[in-house]
Amino acid sequence: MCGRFTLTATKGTLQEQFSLPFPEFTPNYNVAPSQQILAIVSGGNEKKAGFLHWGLVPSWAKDKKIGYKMINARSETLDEKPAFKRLLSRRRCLIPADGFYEWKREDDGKTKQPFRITIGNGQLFTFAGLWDKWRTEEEEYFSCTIITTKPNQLMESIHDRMPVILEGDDQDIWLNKDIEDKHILKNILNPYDANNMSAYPVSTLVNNPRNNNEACIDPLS
DNA sequence: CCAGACGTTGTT
DNA sequence: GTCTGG
DNA sequence: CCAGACGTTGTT
DNA sequence: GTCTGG
Repeated sequence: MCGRFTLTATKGTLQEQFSLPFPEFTPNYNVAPSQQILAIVSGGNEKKAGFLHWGLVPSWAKDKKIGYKMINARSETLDEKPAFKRLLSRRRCLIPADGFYEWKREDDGKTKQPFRITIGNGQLFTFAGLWDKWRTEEEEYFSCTIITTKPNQLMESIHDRMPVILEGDDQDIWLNKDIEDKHILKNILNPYDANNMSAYPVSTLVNNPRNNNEACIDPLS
């Protein structure tokens, strides 16, 4: 699955890469569920970048707390689940990142070793996500979830799920509002190429979501 | 018809 | 909101 | 994902 | 154990 990631790039890099204005943000070495994360959505005829709370709160939810359980959505069943089905056609988003963490359960069955996974030369990439808007008389709450898939050859040694990563044309398809065919959309939700991905162990400092500094991404010696 | 669920992961 | 179960 | 809390009453 | 918070 995907329950933690990094976005250490600067606002300038993001703006250049996506040709979009981005709001101010600080580099984050330990992005955790419930936090506000940067996302790109299709607004009107244009793309738009802004913050969404990580942990999907469907529009019909009675209580925001459901979001703590909805940090991921399985790509295989996206078009069947009531919480996600309706979002697949009209509420897709991309979530920029430059690494993500997965915890590997050691053979003793108790301890877990965190790994950081990166793409290419540590370059920026995007997760495929879905978003929704929840509102009461007092507030509006925008939230999102990250889509997962089965692991590629590299990831299966660490965990049995991995986030869906989109690049190039697939990013355009995902944000194209004219495309609503679920077969076309589901067809791009695949495990990323293991040959362009690397994983390295990191300190358990990353376990605590309050730790947010370069030590989180330092390779374990 | 109304009531009630709506999710993923990991662990047992 | 939308679907499943009774 | 992991960390950390998990409770009520009465008094200050 | 289970739920909330980050």
